[in-house]
This record gives sequence, structure tokens and C-alpha cells, in this order.
Amino acid sequence: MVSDPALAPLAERWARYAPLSKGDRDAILALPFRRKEVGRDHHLVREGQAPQNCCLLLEGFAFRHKVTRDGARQIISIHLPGELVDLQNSLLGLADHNVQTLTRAVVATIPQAALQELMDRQPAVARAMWIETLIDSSIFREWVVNVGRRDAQTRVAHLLCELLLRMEAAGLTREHGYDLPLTQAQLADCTGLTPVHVNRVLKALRGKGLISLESRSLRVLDLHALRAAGDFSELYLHHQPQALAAQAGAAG
Amino acid sequence: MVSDPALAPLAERWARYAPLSKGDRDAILALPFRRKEVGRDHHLVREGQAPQNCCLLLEGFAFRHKVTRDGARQIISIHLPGELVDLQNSLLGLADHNVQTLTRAVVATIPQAALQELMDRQPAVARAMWIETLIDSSIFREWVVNVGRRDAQTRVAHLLCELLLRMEAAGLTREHGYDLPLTQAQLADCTGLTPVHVNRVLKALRGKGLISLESRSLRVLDLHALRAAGDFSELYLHHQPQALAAQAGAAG
DNA sequence: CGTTAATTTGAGACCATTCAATTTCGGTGG
DNA sequence: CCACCGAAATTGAATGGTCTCAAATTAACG
Repeated sequence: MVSDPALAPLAERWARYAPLSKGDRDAILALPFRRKEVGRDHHLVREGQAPQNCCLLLEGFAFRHKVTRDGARQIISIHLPGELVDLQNSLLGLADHNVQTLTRAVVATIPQAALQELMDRQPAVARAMWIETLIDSSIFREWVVNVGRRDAQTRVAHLLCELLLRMEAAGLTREHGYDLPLTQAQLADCTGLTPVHVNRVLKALRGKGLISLESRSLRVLDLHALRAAGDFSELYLHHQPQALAAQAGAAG
Repeated sequence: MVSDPALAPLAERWARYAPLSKGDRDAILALPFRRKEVGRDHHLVREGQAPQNCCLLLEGFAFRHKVTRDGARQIISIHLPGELVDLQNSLLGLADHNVQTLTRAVVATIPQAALQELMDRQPAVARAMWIETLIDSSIFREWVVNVGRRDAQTRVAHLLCELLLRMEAAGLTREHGYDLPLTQAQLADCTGLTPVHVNRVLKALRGKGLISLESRSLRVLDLHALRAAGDFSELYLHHQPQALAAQAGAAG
């Protein structure tokens, strides 16, 4: 059985979080999975369920969200191609939130049992997976700050900055431009605002010359000003995990 | 060198997250640490730093927070005695937020290197630590929803419910009552509100007979109604981690 | 090319904020 | 033990950022 290259991006990203041996990489590439094409708004995980599989986004975008009693929806995070959207369920058992596709997507569903086995047998991979969940966690913290203590324009600008940097890291941008995978209603659900107000905020950001945005195609015209408008500082994305350096330093 | 019982609560809590062997427990109890008494508002971790130690709260309360450009503070989580407040820094390197004591506290500072070694040598302990960070993560997600999509009264009621359940789990309550370790200004920083409005909300909750609160002593008079007022559902606290059951089931 | 979703704009209402002042609480020293 | 002081809590009045409601326009998609 030849290892399928579909999981190569996974091995590649995890290798950025922790040093992986050839054996580690091979074990990742040998994970069993089922490739699945799904439409927009497809539910990958439902709150309260105990999923038996983990979903790796091969193509397309997804988001996690919760719904309050009176039907308001809060989006908790956005996921880009190459990300495992529900790793935590393997360890926590019951899903505490929903995961849904933003766009048409291709996912690889990996049996949780296989992931458990991988964690058990390849501690370095487990370490990398842990770090991935910790970076998720850091992004959640920043989102708490964003919706809790920033005004509407700052919130939206901050989100657009975050997406720019993460898209760049994923190779999905060209010259500070990317295809925004969110409707204005979904931007509102990310930022705790109403769609109407998001529309006005975007108009203001356009008016100031910070961005251009038409038919979902976003371009950041003045990154410095957008970062300032969004009170944005990228430390929380941990794109240069210090752990690697620290480990290398400790080993040398 | 006899193992100090000070770390026993840590071993106990981690054992709830993953099955620990005698060797695992001994390794935890053998961790080196320095006991330190600190005053209120003492900084345990500062954003941007690369801490060399982890802080275990032995007595007292702490909180994590970030400050926006214009000086607004958002509290991201509250920590009870027995919790490791900055485990993630061992793996991420640079702290992306501040940690500060809410009250006078006693902490055990554990060298990160020792924790790293523990993770490497006792995979079951590493697993438990990972699960602890995942539960943290789930609480962050709920807080995003709380500040993003709930009105003021619901936010405060939700927070009071969360604290009640966590205090109960830590054995810090009597008859639905506990000592609230937060000022109204700090409650405001948790919920993304102003101190003035928190005061009015608390008055309303008292007026409805849901709680009594005087001089920091809180009693939940009508838990059912407070849960309803706070749109509260405890799934996200993962107080009964399903992973344990799942692992036991898989092993049996 | 029709149909539905998404975006855009306006006007009025409201929840939470800001600003300001007063009262109460908690701790400390005389 | 009481007086004092700063911090915390409380209350009022006015402002304002965001929401709600409603309608029109444009874009997306089969």
C-alpha cells in the first residue's frame, strides 16, 4: 500500500511545529482516510456529537460556530485548506461546537482511532498536534479581545489582517490580495456585529483607501494603515513557534 | 529527596483527564518547584516574554488578559487554585497574553525544562496536560460567544454560572455560594462591559431573586433561573471528559 | 434568464457608554 | 477601637455606537 501524497501538507505543517523524523512523516502519510467532496454550508461536526473521524481540509474553507438560545450565531474561527478542523474532539469526546464548510470543499476524514494510534506511537507528532491546538487556542484568545473590547471598525480590520497573514502563510494570496471566503453576514458572525453594520464598516474602510473589495475579492491597499485600524499585532498567530528554536537550542 | 505533597492536587486533576500509572504520579510529584507567595495584582507572565517557569496556583486566584491599544483590558480567563496558568508557554515560547493574580496567592513555579522532560518521559502525563489545554480552549470558545452574541445581563449571569460550577468542582463552594474573587470592574473586563453597567446588571439579578451578593460573597439563590438567564449549558466545561471513557472502552 | 441570496442605503430606536457625583467598603495607622 | 483614606460600589442624566426594521439594488447560480 503506497502512501497517498494527499496528507503531505499535514506532515509539512506539523514539521514546522516540532522536528519530525522520517518515521514520523511516514506514519502521517500512512494514515487511513476517505476523501470526500462536500458543498457549501455542509456540517462536518455538530455540537453534542461524539465524532468518530477528524476532518482535514484539503480544499476550501470551513468555520466553527455556536448558536445562542435566541438563535444568534457566533463564529469562533475560520479554517484554511491544510488544517485539521476538529482535532480536539479526539481527546475531548463530545464536540462543544459546530464545524461547517464556508465554501465547497474537499476533506479527508481520518478515523480518530488511527489518530490516537499515531499519537501513541509517534510522540513527536503528538507534540506537533498539541502545538497546533495551542495556536488555535491563542487565536481564540485574540478573538475574545476583538469582540470584547474593540469597536466595530477595529474588529473588522483586525479580522481582515488575520486572514491576510494566514492566507499568505498558506500561499493563497497575491500582492496582499485574497479571495474572502466570507459573506458580510458571516463577517458579522465573526465580529459580533450585524450584517448591516459590517456593510457600513467595509464602506468606511474602502473610503479610507485601506482596502478594495468587490465580489469577494479583497485587496489590502495600505497594510500599515489597516494594521493600525485593526489594532493588529501578529504575535498571537505564532507563525514562528519559538518552541522549535528552544528545543534545538536545548539539544545543541 | 522525598516528593513534596504540594503537587498532589496536580496529579489528582490530571488523573481525571487520562489514566495515570504510579510512575506517572511519582514523576509529577517529583517535579522541582519553588513556592512563592505573591500579593494581589502580581504579574506572573507578561505578554511578549519567554517565561522559563510555569506557575501552578496553589492558593488564590489568577486571570489572563490582554490590553488593547487604547488601554481597554479584556480578561480572557479566570483561574482557580490547582490550575497551571501558563502551560502553553512551554510549547509556544513567547507569551501572547498577561497572567496576573486576582488575590493574594501562593504559587509553585516549575522550571519549563522539567515539564518538558516530564512530557517526554511520561506520555500519559503529556496526554493529560494536552487535554487540560484543550478544556481551556473550549472555555475560550464559549467566552467568544458570550461577549460576541449575548446581551449584558446574559453575559454576567453566564459568567457567574461558569464560576459556580468550576468552584464546585474545586470544592470552593457551600450551598451554591462562593467568594467572588472579582471586582465589578474585573467582571466588566471579563464580559466586555463597563463597570457601571455591570453594577446595574448585578442589581437586576439581585432584584429578580437569582443571586445575593454583598461584600464579594455570592450566593446563587435560584440556579435554574440563573442558568436560564445566562443561556448556560455546561457541556463546554468538559467536566466529564469522554476521552477517559472512550479509552477505557477501547482498552476493554 | 429567472430566482434567490447578498449587498447597500436610510431612518429611528435602544442598549450600553460616558461623565459625574455620592455612598459604602476595606484596610491601616494612630 | 476609632478615624482616616483610597478603592470599590452605587446612582443619575445625557450621549452615542450599534441595532432593528424596511426597502432597493446588485450579484450569484442553476
